Amino acid sequence: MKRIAESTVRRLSLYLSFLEGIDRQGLKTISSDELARLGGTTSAQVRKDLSLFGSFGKRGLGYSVPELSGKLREILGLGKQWRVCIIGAGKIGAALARYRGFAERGFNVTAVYDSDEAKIGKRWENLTVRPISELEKDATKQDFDIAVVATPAENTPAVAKQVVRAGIKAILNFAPVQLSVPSDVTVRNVNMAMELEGLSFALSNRGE
Amino acid sequence: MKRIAESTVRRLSLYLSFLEGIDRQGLKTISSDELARLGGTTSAQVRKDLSLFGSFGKRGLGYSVPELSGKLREILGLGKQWRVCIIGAGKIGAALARYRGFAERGFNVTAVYDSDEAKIGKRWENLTVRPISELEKDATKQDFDIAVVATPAENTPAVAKQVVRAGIKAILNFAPVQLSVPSDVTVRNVNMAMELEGLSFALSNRGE
DNA sequence: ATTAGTTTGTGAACTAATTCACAAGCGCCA
DNA sequence: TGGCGCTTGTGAATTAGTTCACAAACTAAT
Repeated sequence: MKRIAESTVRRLSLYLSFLEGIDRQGLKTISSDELARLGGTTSAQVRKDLSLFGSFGKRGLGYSVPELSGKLREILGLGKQWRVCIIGAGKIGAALARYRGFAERGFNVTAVYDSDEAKIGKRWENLTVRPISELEKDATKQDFDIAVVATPAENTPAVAKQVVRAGIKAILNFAPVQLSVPSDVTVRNVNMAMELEGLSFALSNRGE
Repeated sequence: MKRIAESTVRRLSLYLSFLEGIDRQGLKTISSDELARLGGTTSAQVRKDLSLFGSFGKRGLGYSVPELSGKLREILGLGKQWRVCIIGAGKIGAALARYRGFAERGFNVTAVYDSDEAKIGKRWENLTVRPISELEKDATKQDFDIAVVATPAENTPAVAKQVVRAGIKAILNFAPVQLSVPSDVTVRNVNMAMELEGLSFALSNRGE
């Protein structure tokens, strides 16, 4: 399969969320044009995105909502349950552990790690915070798919190394650091400061 | 000034965070090559990004760390204090109100709104949750720069309308909905589901 | 002063992503 | 069955973004 751009994957994800809404409204079909309007893009973009994976529509009619949802879920790998561990039991880690949206989409948080003695052993929801030194050993049994990294910037490169050694192939990184990992490990960065600064930039450079 | 791509702004923001780290280490200069390595990009990219705003380096030497930090802060509009309101007093809103990173960068949360009677009047940190119906009136006095929207998807389009009517020109949107706003309003979307699905996609399509 | 060693700034070349534009397919109706 | 209106799927054209590659500028050393 040819390489798929990250922007394409983001849009597919967006289309899926729209389709779920449309489905709840009971509508049976939708055109690329309507999807585009919802997603703030063009109908050609929608069709191009989908055409990378097959042809799911009917000319003159559009796309069947349940069928396309199913295809997108399949493409995005949402059929299965993913095992997620959270690393870093600070503010962000805590918020994420409580976040219901994870489980709803098949992302099950099955462990939390930290290096801080004071936090280790504490109970969080139905999990106990474990020492990060145990990650590699635990991983052989638990077989984590995804590590959510929410550690202080300075510790994060070391944490990333441990995650990689534990054989985890996907990282959602909340630390404001660029992780260097082998090419078979996928990293997504979430960085609030960057988003805010984007807005700040836009506000400052209005109309120039 | 010519249009600056969002990807460029993200990188500038990243460079700034690296420069701050470098500065704490006491280093005085840095080359585009080192900055590139930290940011997982190329030196040509770094230089091109900066060259959009001026020429800040010295050939043969690199960039002065404090000088470049200052320039980037200026470019990103971080010189001033921004007034931020949070709309939606749910889980995400609560986490954001507690988040220290906002104030550290000059983003001051000065009000919280919700439409739910049960939440209105509750105290949050040093703020009281106010009815969203008051947003437009309040805005004339408080002059918000940025609205952080963390409301349920179905209410969000209506909320966005109110934000626009209140004259706010920048929105950080946590709802999984594409906001339609006038072109002078800037929107940034943060969507955890999308990030997770990106990882899920990557894991599912390994080596094809 | 000259040379060697760096590193910037930037056109030009290239690569990637988006949009255009239209033939082909489908449903509906007469 | 044939024609009309609509919508997909996709090459081609366009636009945006990245990388190359090199002259110019600077430091340090001799």
